[in-house]
Amino acid sequence: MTKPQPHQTKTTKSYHHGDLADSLLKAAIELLRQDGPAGLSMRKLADYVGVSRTAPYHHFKDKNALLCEIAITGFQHQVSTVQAFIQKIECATTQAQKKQLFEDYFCAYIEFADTHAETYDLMYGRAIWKSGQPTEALQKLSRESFKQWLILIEKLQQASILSHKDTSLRVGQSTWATLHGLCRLLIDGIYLKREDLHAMIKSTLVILAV
Amino acid sequence: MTKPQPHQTKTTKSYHHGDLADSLLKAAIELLRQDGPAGLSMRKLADYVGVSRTAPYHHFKDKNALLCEIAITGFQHQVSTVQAFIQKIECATTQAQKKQLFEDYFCAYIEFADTHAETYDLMYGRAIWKSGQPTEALQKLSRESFKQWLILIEKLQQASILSHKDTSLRVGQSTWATLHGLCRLLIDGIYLKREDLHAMIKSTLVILAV
DNA sequence: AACCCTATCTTGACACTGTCAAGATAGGGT
DNA sequence: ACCCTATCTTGACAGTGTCAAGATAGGGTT
Repeated sequence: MTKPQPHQTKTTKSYHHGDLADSLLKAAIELLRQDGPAGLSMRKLADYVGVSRTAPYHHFKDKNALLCEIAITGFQHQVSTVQAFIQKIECATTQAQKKQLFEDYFCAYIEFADTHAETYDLMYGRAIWKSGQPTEALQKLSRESFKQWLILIEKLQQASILSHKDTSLRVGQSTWATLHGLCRLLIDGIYLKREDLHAMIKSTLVILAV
Repeated sequence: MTKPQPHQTKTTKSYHHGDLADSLLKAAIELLRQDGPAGLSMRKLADYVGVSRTAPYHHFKDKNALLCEIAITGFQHQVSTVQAFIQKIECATTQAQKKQLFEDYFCAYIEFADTHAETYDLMYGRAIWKSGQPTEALQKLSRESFKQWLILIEKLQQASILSHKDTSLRVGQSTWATLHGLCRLLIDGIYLKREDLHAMIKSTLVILAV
């Protein structure tokens, strides 16, 4: 009780924190944003929340589990965003409107990756998918997210904004690969200067458009 | 002299190794391939080569410097590969031939990324470019590599295999972003099963082709 | 040949990291 | 009032990157 607790969510700090799991998750995202992946350690995280080193292990099996949970928040965001765009496209009447919506989503996607670079990296990077082990829940949600992307692609194919020479799966995969490639260049900081971004997006959209 | 030296390149092991720098680099690439990025530590590396923990630090300032050097070997490979393809294209007479060469390079690039996944990740990943600090030499070589890619793109634009509605820089950026995106999906192990790879490549080539 | 300079390598140490095992605490139901 | 159990803490261990200081010996100079 005498030790300083720098970042506690509850003012009535006691032996039992109350909502540690949630606090940890939020703090982890915050630390990740501030100091990058190197700045996020279990111990720093515990310290940041004002709890002992091993306390987080009662809420997250692993560091890997924690990272998966962060990735999940990202996918949740994406799922709801895509859902919203699907609805908008269904409401749109003219083809021009639909095309504009596609471009809007394209930009929104990139902006999300840019402003949540660390989370984005966890969502699609090898830290979890190759080196670590994606949680069951994460795998499920990521599949769901891609399925929704495919639904969006189908709508765009129907509106003749994307090619329907190929299955929605193929078009979805290659379209998304392009989008993802752009994001990676941006957030990994290679070959793509920020002032070129806008021109790049336009150029890429020209390639993708039917 | 009594301690076992598991992996030494020279049979006449003595206090001075002789070509430690080179041995370390090769061993690092080997360890990386075997156990992934988590399996490559300065200490394991030293152990592997049969030398004390801090010996590598006399040849590589940092772990970061070591990683940069590994990335450099990758870029050297790529530069010479692109160079070879440029020459082939200059020799090609028919457009069909040139198109085939482009597709060949496309596949070769992906295959390189696939078979040298860890190196590829160092070359373009955020481990060096965002979290770490790319060496001067690495930056130079990576720029050079991209410049050569642009030369290849120009040739392809001249042959009307790629669009010349935009500058070679733009077309080069977006084309490469697509290619890179595909590679990332593959080596990061997300959304792209190996059996889908061939179909994906074809589908992507259709998109990219004029 | 003897000598020393210097490149090369080693040992010791420190502050970190993830994570396990065992003990301390206290809120909620009996 | 009591205890059960979820929750949190302390101690410990192996592993990491990296610095400082000492040991070694190969090659050029005298």
